[in-house]
Amino acid sequence: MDVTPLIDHLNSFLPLTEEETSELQKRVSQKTVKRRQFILSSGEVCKHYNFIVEGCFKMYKVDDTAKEHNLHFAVENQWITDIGSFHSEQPSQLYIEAVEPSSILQISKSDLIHFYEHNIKFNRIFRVMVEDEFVRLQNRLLQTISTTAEQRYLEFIEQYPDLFNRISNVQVASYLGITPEFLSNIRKKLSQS
Amino acid sequence: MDVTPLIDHLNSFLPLTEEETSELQKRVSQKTVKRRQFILSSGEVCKHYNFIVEGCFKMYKVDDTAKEHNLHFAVENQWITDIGSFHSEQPSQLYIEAVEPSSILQISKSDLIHFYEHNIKFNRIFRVMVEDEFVRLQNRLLQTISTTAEQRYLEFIEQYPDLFNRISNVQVASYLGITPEFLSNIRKKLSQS
DNA sequence: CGAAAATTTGACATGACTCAACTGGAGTGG
DNA sequence: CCACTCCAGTTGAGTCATGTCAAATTTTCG
Repeated sequence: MDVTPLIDHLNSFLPLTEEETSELQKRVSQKTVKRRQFILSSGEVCKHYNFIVEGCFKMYKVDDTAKEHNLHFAVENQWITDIGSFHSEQPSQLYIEAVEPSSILQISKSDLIHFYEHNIKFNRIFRVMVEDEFVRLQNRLLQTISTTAEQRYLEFIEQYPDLFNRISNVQVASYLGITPEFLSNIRKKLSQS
Repeated sequence: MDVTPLIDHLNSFLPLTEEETSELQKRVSQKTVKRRQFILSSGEVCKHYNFIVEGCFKMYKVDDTAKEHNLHFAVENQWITDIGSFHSEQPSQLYIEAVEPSSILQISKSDLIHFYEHNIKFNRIFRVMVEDEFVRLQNRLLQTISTTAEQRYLEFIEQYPDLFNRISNVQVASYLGITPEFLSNIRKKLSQS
């Protein structure tokens, strides 16, 4: 098992000592995930913080008319977790599904708590990580309540050009909060002008 | 200056010792804010974490057509801060304005860093606080991309009955991402059924 | 009281959804 | 290698959700 990508990622927040690194190595487990496989299903408690080594995931809710609503995409060197369910230990209402064949590193809650209690760095790293995600989410919400679908699409392409090539337009539409048909309209209109 | 409300609030996350309490007392400053007064304006760097002792604030963006878009309301015993600007020390694009005559307690960045570095509890408390806010924001985004304005209005009333009585419908509309006129339509329709 | 802001109303315009049909790859099994 | 299926993507017609603008009315607060 190679935890290098995770170590590198954490080092980018705060440098870790060798001891911390080896401690981490002991408490992380590796998992290979096939395309379309779930690492969290609605109704389950989210038991892990998931760090993506390779691949791509989506996190979404399914509403009562069976439509998917995408909250988040994540690729290599990012985390994907239902933080609410993870901390409250209540059933999640979300799914986390692999969009591509993937490889992840998982940390369980008890192990994360171990790090929180024995090492000030981890509190700090995870606080900063959540703050960064919070800011991103806040900007997206602001955009969602203040702009039109076309603008949101354009900004999405600009902000995540990599993602844009890896996921279907159905997924993008769901992320933007519109129907695939309407996204198709927008794309047509944009290609004509 | 009475910091009791803040102490109580922090104690609800993790109990503080007397020493921590008195340390906090030294590093917090009190401020009285009039209705319509700003504690943050677009273009400024957000220099404080603001804890509300009394009153109510809104945080919003003004777009290029001069319309306000409300990101957040906060009342007694809650925090209101542009976390992004606070940590990056970049100019904020947001305003934080008192909706009522208010009283707040402020912690500057250097003081917060002092707590982070000298006391593991504060990292922990602020990590948990941001996580909670993150979950709230995530649910709101999910709701925004998956439901109609009428549903969002009904859920808003249900979730924040207190707030609902303290702020104008113009503000609520801006929070829900719709125009005041359309909110007026919704309210009329609901009162008829 | 008086000014400013909030709320309501209605006519009209545009954004966005629904449904159904069609097109065109990307696998898959024979 | 072909025929087949299965999705993703597109198209268009009709409908509903929401926005714009302007004006009248009511409320709020200094």
